[in-house]
Amino acid sequence: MKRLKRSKEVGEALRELGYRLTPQRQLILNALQQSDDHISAEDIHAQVCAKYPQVNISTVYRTLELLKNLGLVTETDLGSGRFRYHPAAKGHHHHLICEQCGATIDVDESLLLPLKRTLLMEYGFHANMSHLAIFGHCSKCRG
Amino acid sequence: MKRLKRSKEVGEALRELGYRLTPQRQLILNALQQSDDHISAEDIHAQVCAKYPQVNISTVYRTLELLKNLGLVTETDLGSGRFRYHPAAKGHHHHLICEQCGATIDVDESLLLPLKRTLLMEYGFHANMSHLAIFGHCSKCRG
DNA sequence: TTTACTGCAAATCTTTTGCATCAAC
DNA sequence: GTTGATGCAAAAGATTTGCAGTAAA
Repeated sequence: MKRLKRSKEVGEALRELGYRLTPQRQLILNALQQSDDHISAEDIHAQVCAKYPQVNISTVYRTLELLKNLGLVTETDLGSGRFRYHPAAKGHHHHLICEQCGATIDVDESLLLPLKRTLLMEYGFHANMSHLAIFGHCSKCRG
Repeated sequence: MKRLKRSKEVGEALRELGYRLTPQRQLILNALQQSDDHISAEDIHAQVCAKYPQVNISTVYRTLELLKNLGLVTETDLGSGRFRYHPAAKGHHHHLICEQCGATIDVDESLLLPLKRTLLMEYGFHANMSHLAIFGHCSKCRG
């Protein structure tokens, strides 16, 4: 298990890559780091605005795209019609999303390893299953 | 294996449910039925317009929502930024989508049964995995 | 005749982009 | 001082909605 990078360290990494470490970026990194869940661009923007109200949402989008391209965050579509983001350093897992109550249950990556292996052997397909979203009904709603 | 319903029969079903069977709806049902692949609202609109040019895309969207709510079509997000539709009667299968060349490979539902069983046993979660989309790299692109 | 359905246009909602200014290095 | 990053406003693209007119039953 890789040690979690704190946003300060991610910031240093950015600078070493030749990017500038602006206060906006630091706040965005903090918001990403502090969220337990996956958060949307709007969530991040709201959190950042609490301390620094003039930050524009397009800055959030631009920073997220940069971090995504550098492999520092993952982008997932959990079916809400908007993307959600998650620091890559926090590791991979998948989501069971209840279509009735909206609950999301995290499941470990290992659960999908057998499927991954089958796809590779039978189809030669290398599945990139970070943050797969599986819809259905949770135990409570099935009653 | 359930017999495929022809669009005429789906139309009858609609009428029996108290909905009106308009020419627009018949054309939309035809387009859905004749497509081998999953098609987008825009694809359907283009096809419908070939015979009946004044049909508006909002009618396509409204019809698709009706059919979706009645369980007659399934809606899937194959990662293109737009939804794709498929007649429910044509059966379930899943998609491997190559992130490099964009190829989509259909895989049978049975491949996911072990996973489905695991999710049910370990999490009490009843996965509704019609048209799951799995991203990755196909054998050609892995070269 | 009734009222569900349609076309049109305008509104949504999320994300992207052009551009002049600003600030990190 | 450079030039990459920002804020603003406006554009983009897919989908939705209000409304008055139309046509399926």
